[in-house]
Amino acid sequence: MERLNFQAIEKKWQLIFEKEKLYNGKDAKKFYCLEMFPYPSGKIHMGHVRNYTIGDVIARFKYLNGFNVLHPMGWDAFGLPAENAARENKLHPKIWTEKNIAEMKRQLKLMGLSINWDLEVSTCDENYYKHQQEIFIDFFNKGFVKKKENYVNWDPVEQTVLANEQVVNGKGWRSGAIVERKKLSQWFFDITKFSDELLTGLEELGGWPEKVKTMQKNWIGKSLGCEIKFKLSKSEDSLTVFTTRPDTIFGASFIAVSVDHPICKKFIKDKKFTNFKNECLKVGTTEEALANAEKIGFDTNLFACHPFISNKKLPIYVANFILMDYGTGVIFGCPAHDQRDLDFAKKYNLEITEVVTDDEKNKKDFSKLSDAYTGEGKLINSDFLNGLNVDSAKKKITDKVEKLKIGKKKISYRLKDWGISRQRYWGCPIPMIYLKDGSTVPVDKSELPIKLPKDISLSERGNPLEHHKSWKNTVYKKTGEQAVRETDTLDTFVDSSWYFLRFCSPQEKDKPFDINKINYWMPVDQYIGGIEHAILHLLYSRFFMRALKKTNNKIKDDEPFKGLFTQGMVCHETYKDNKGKWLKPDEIEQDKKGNFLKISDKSKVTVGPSESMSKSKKNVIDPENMIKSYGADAVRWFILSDSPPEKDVQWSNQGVNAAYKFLQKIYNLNHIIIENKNEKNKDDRDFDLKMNSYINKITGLINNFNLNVVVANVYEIYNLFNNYLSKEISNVCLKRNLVKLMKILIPFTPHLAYECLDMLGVKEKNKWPSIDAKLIGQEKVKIAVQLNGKTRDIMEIEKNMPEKEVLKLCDKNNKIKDKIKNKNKMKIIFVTNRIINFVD
RNA sequence: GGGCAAGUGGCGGAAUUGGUAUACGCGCUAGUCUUAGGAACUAGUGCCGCAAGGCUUAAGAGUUCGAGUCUCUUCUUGCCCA
Repeated sequence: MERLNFQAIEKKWQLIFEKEKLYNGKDAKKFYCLEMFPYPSGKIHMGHVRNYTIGDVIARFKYLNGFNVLHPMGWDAFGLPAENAARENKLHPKIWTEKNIAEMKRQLKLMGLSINWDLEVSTCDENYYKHQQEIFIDFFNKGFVKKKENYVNWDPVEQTVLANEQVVNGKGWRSGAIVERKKLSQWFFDITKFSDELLTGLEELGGWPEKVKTMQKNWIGKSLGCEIKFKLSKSEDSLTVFTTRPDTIFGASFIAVSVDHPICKKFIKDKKFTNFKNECLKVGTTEEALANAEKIGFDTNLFACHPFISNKKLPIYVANFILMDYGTGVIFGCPAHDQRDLDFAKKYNLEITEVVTDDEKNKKDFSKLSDAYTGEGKLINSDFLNGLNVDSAKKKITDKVEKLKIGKKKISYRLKDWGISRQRYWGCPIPMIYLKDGSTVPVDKSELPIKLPKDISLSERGNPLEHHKSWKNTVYKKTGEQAVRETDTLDTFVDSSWYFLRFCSPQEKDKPFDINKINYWMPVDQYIGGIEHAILHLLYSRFFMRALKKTNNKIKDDEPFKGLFTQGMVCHETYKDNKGKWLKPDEIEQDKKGNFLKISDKSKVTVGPSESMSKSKKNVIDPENMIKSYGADAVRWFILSDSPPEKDVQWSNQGVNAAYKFLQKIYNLNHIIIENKNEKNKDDRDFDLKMNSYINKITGLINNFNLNVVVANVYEIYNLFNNYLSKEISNVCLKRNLVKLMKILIPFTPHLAYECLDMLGVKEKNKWPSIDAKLIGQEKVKIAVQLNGKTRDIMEIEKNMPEKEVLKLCDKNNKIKDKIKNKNKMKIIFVTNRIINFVD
């Protein structure tokens, strides 16, 4: 058997891949294939291998099919880990990041990807963030940026603001410290201005998974509600309530306002109130935290008048579960039909009136029930709404409120403005300065980029930029007056919200992008990455595209990503020793009985379930080790072979070994066929037909991302070759079809495929094998012969054989002929090419 | 609690509009071979049964000539939202 020296051929072809670009000439159609760029953490992991292998298959496949393919790669290079690492290793974040980039780039090249490295972009590069600052100023001038006081999740250990999703069970995701609520003046992108556009835009995204669209839809959270004014009982003032359940107004038993509502100013000197307010601050800002926190209230001793029940007075409470930035910061509490209101009413002994029921005969006693009723039903105890269902009651009461001019219909969104300020060093400086008169202005564009200072001290807590006096103090260019720089830097999600545009013209010096280039390449035809970015990154990018279009009317697209594919994670079993410590996969072995043992002392190992690879559980496999042992092609082949790309895949050493063995066999098959001298050709046509239909099938499978099924079909093709080698098949036919097989393999195992095509003397390699549509109709098919729906035999027949002829064959068929003698009395169901069923 | 997705051999998983269930791979069993290798090759491998044959896609029901696929009920798991 001929042995494949994969180390030699991979090196050889990688040098060629680096020079080659996936262009097919001026007239070819474009295809922008993009994988989510990595954070340069130090080394690539199996998740990257999977992501970039899938992307490479698509990019190469499209190239072979005649497209001009843009397939770039870059680095999401700003972020907190660099600062943490810098503190630990006394290495400047920039140096640490650059070192990691160089290492990961070297590793990615070992995979044989078709990346065009000329387009490489790094977000921490001044040439990148300069343009980001420019975009920020453009957004500012358009009114898409604002500064406001806001509660933030404050991590007291990291001394920084956390995003909601960085708060896990009330604790900081990295530090584990209990998160506090703190009011800070922060920069925001006005993403809520685009709420409706971002929602309706989802409808155009046919190339996105439904799941992701649903997640975004829920995140934006459009709800139709109603604002209603409640007059205070002892003054002319009123409170405006927002509710999505106006139909339950007759069940209202109290009013609850947010601690930040202006009405609370009255109590600012009341010690009880300030204590209460401090209690509220201990709860995080997530909806989950608010829902789980104990509901507490502060009784204002004020009352509001019910707008439809005369003389009914509702007590007004300040409550910890009401947020100022949702609706109006005031609600009416209807305890029977809202869980939080019910919890609250029970605690403060408030009235509970049932107004919606699904069982009119039996009244519910909510004071004894733990759950509020939020379902469908008929209105009761509700005056003019009685007897209506929820939807028509909502409509009727809203109309009534509008007619009486005490309120109006109101659409509300769950989506909040995007807070972009981070109290960190390693990020893009916000190009704003504060003047002595208290005004805040953008720096002059000619001063860009506002570079990060290099000489910083990371030993102090908090933001190094805050401590850097010579950087912080500056001059306003227009007037020459003293000014102070903004020391917050931008959220790294800003960096990744436009990098796909920069890739279209990364060398552009004066502008963020060349408009002609982006109008040629955009939108991204296929974006590939992890499901964890389903909401924020993708939503922010969609916002950016729209906001940019408003600052530059030459941009034609609204949506950045036409197609989206979210791949699953790479998992591995977990191992623990007898002391409960995690063990790495290479620290254990299996004895002859199959028991897992620790290599060092032969002690027993507990095998845990397969979980996503993570450093903390030590169940990681190093891609570079695998590439060294089995070759990049085998690693790529395996990671595609075992599971559908959208699902989790289980890494297995047996699996990658099988991939390695298979590629050896493919290589050997090339040698066998090159040496084959057979001239008989009786079976040639049959082989051509089968191969043609496989190519047709595989082409469809790739377009649908069924890459694991492609692998299975390639195994079948290999088995087919092996089968036909002992038949009457000519060497010409074998070679002709082997070339096709090798071309199919280019996207999957490019080194091996190109090497074999070289061996076969193929000059024009970069062309996907063509499919002869006419031949597909000429194959023999297998038809099932059934008796009463049970399969008795399978016959191979000519395609599209009519019923009469199939019946003739059945009469001759030993397995069925005796049973269908009286077939004239039987019902016969015939489906061309599929089935013939005789029914008694 | 609500929404969505899924449940197929020992394992990963295939299966156009309802039309051959278990493709392909791993593992396992037996054998062959000797360049003793990370081998290769041959045969077998859903379950029960000596066999004929019967049973089988989480469980149960329904529609149909025919259901892994459609409908209903129940159970389990995963994800998202609360």
